[in-house]
Amino acid sequence: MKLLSKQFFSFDSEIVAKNLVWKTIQVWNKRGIIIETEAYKQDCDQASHAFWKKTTRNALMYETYGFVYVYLIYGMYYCLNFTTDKNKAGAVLIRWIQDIQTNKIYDGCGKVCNYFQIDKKFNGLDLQNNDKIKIYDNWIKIKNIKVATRKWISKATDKLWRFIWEI
DNA sequence: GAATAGATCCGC
DNA sequence: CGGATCTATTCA
Repeated sequence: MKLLSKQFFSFDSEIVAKNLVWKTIQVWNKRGIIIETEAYKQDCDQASHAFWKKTTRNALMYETYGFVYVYLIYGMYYCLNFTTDKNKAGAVLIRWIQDIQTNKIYDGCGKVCNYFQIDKKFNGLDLQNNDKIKIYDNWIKIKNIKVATRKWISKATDKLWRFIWEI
């Protein structure tokens, strides 16, 4: 399997989020298929961490693409993101994955991070250059990607930036 | 310094 | 539906 290129993450987060569905994610020695993603942008997206201005937390979104962005939400759950967009601050949130070995579904970014044992230490890792987490291309093309509004947010709820692989 | 909201999940 | 539980950011 081929590692996704740096360029893959250089586009608008909406594009990257859509393209990430059905890709293979490997963390430590566990492998899963990405089932659902959400895109977060800089412009016109009040739900994004990067909407207002650059801060210490969202700096990665501004400064990088193809890097891991992890943060703690509600004091108990980690959320796994990948930074995107060469020209703007952007990120893609990984919401669902399915384990390749067991076929178990982990539906929710807190559950995904719990399963993969992802914590704050993953923040800032370069997807091209680390031995903990990797995203591989998948040569099988799927057509039935469903587009929907994002979940669990209070702002910009009209944006159709959630992408789900549907059987 | 204090207050607040949050890209969540679980259990009642 | 409400609680858990913490931190980055905002407000005074």
